[in-house]
Amino acid sequence: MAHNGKLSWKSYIGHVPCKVCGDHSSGVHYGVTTCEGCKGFFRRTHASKVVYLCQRSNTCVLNARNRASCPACRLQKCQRVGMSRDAVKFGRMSKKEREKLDAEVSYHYNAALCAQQLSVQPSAEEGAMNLTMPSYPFNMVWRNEETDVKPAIVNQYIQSATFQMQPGRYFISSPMQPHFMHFPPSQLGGQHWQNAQYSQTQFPMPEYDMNLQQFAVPGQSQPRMFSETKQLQLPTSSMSATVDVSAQEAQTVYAQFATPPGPSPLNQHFVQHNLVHSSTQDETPWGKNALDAVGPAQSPDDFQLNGTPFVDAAEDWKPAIDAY
Amino acid sequence: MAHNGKLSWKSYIGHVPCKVCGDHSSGVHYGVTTCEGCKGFFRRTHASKVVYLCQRSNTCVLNARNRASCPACRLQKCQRVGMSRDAVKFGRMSKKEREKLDAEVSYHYNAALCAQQLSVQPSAEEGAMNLTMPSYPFNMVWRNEETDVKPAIVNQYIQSATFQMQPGRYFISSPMQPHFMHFPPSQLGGQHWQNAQYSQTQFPMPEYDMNLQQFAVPGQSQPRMFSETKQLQLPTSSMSATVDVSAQEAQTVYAQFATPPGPSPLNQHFVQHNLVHSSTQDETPWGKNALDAVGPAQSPDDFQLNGTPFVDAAEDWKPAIDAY
DNA sequence: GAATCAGGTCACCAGGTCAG
DNA sequence: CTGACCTGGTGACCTGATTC
Ligand SMILES: [Zn+2]
Ligand SMILES: [Zn+2]
Ligand SMILES: [Zn+2]
Ligand SMILES: [Zn+2]
Repeated sequence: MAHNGKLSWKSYIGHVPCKVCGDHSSGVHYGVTTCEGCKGFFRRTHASKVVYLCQRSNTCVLNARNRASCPACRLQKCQRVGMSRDAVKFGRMSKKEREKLDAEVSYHYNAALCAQQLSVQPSAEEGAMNLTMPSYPFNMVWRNEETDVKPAIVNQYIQSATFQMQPGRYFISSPMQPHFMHFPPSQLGGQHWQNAQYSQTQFPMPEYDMNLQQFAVPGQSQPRMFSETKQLQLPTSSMSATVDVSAQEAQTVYAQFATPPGPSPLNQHFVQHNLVHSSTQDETPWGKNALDAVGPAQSPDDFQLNGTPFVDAAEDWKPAIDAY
Repeated sequence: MAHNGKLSWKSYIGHVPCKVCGDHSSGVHYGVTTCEGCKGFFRRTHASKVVYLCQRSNTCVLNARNRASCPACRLQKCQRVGMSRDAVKFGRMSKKEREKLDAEVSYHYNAALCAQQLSVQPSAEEGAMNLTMPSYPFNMVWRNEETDVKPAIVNQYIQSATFQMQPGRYFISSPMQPHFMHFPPSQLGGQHWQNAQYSQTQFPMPEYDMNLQQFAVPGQSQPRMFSETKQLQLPTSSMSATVDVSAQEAQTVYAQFATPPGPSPLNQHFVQHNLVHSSTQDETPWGKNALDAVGPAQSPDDFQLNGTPFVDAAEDWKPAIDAY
């Protein structure tokens, strides 16, 4: 249960949830990625052959908070996920294993970043809500490998989340965004810059039309609000996170969605196909460098790196494979 | 414990098991073929003169999984197989040593390839299983590198698998047959073609006679059948893999076994020592090219490659090392 | 120069500890 | 009983020395 709230790429395996209770894991224990608690529990129950009995019907659903309340179901889960004395593995991971783990960590890391953004948290003020936005400006630098023209710098407003409405239900859902993105050159077109324009505009909140049985922007016949962002063809994964919000929150959420995006840690990530810029940071706590942040770029020349104009130099790019 | 799943001739000595624990070895350490783990263990125990005590009675049977659980028996085994500070040998192997190692590697490599074949995998369809059969006609082409005579082509029908049923249990077991075989050139004689004659007949599975050190058909006093191939280092029948199947799967399995051996992916594999024919496929799904398949060859001229007569051309052969 | 291995390194984890 | 933290063993990988 001990984790410092801060998401760091460095703390690494902790991003992968415990296969037993879902808490942050601390490594592979008895063959399974588990937390310290479940590891210790499994060891103890094997040392002393106590028999636990479930007060209910062996169907308790475990999580990090209630895991200690039903040892019977906890042990059952431990065995079910494959924990075993015979499955222990010592020593350093092989490079292959490491790669595989990296992929898993990357996935959960991105998912966590995403979930973190999607959260609706009460603020210090009574009754108010702090809404964290899953939509952010994403500054990306790339070089067209095929034409070998000089690099273009693009500020993409990635509408990574969708704010959705159903009669009686409002929710945000977001495809999980990769931490680094690798685009094949073929997907790099000249249209992306155009999309940044859209983020500057504010749309009125659509309302549900009982007659038309659909959401529509008042005064407009076409509910075209998010149609532009669909053309971005971002390499999103099929996984997505969803958070329901109340009708009241929806107003606030919508307002933020309709506002031009602010600074984001992802501004610090410069990725091109298979190459990662040397300035890319390992650690990406949300909100870092908030004061240094620049607004959405208006033109390629606006792009800045740590307050100074970005200069593209070949030696700053290294293979993405070694970047992690 | 680190090995990359894929079997490769390149990884070479890794195919030979550690003499202490049976894990993949990494070379000759302190005079004995051992894995990295046992090598490090031996070094450490000699550096610090700790005394280990077995919890049982110094009779633990070691394997790659449990080797770390009883240092006492591990050290005992290390000494028993001859590991010693005095036995260290530096530098490159002599040609003689190399040859001997090649033979050993060849044996274990073939055994591993064989084990890999025997698998029952669920298919995309619900409840369906893809059965990979270890019983197959085996077409082999080689060139005698020493005499440089024209290649002989052999079709060996190896009945390598048995489908077995017991009350409440159905399973396939198979002596490990080589998928590819790597023969040291010195072991390629002029007699092999003779074996093709046998393939026309249904014969009982030959077994490796540990005393005679050769393959023999049970019930025959003269182990003449495979006398020529004796030196081929076929894996012994003592090594076998078993896969349990459900009662339902058993029907499918039986149907396949009861059918005369049809085409096989192995028809597509032409292997000679250290050379692989360019037509050799990396992927060999069972049943592929079923329509193109030819029966067992009656003569070298019968041999066909994808429906057309096989023409041996030097440029079609490439080093096996890069082929996998 | 290539092959080969002893020794060192340090990422990893089982087991123990002890405050909560 | 729990689980955050510590400790010592483990083994994948690297480096420098040795031999063909
Ligand atoms: Zn847990
Ligand atoms: Zn329970
Ligand atoms: Zn070993
Ligand atoms: Zn023992």
